[in-house]
Amino acid sequence: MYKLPFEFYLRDDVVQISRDLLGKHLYTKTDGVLTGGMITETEAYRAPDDKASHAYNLRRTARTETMFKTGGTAYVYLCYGIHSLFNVVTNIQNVPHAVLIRSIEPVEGIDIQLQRRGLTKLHPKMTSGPGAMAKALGITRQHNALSLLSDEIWIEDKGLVIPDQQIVSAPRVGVDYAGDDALRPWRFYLADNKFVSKRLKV
DNA sequence: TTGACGATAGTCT
DNA sequence: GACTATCGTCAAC
Repeated sequence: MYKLPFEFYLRDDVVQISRDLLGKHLYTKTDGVLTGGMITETEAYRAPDDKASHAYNLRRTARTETMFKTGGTAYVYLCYGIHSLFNVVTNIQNVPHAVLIRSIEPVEGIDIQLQRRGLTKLHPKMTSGPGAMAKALGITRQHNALSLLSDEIWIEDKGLVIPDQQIVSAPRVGVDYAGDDALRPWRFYLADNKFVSKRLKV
């Protein structure tokens, strides 16, 4: 329908793409079941000069290989041995930029998402945080390296415009090991949305 | 082959 | 707000 075209992902400013993804809608369709929601929180990872990125200094391994693919590819990897985290690969082939999708506001197939999370009542924690979000949408490492213009996982533009003043930028989560790069304000979230994992302390 | 280490979540207080 | 379960990845042995 209104899937974001490859050109959206091929741009070279991953931080800008990270902002632009707020308010877009992420969908998955597994076993014919459609689930999705509006993206409310993202983080940009910009190798090779970003120590927080798996592909820092162009490190290529079986895992990071996906990030070297062309923009518009899904990068899914496992964290803490338990959680699947979903990223959007951006830029052209061999430039390993990616945007981590941290939270969504559920819209489509909410009952299915509750079921996958083992919850009975809708609560912001259902889809807030990258591991929780991926679980609610049924994203697993089987989605790794799939095209974001496929029929299993994709992102749509619903024409929603997010004013600048609603976007909060902050340092990324859990990247203290990255030295100076940990301070880069490359996390973005919607100021007035409940479906955000961590807010800036006021 | 092995061991150290997380881009976390859920549970309990 | 604090505590910990838990396992794939990667680099070194």
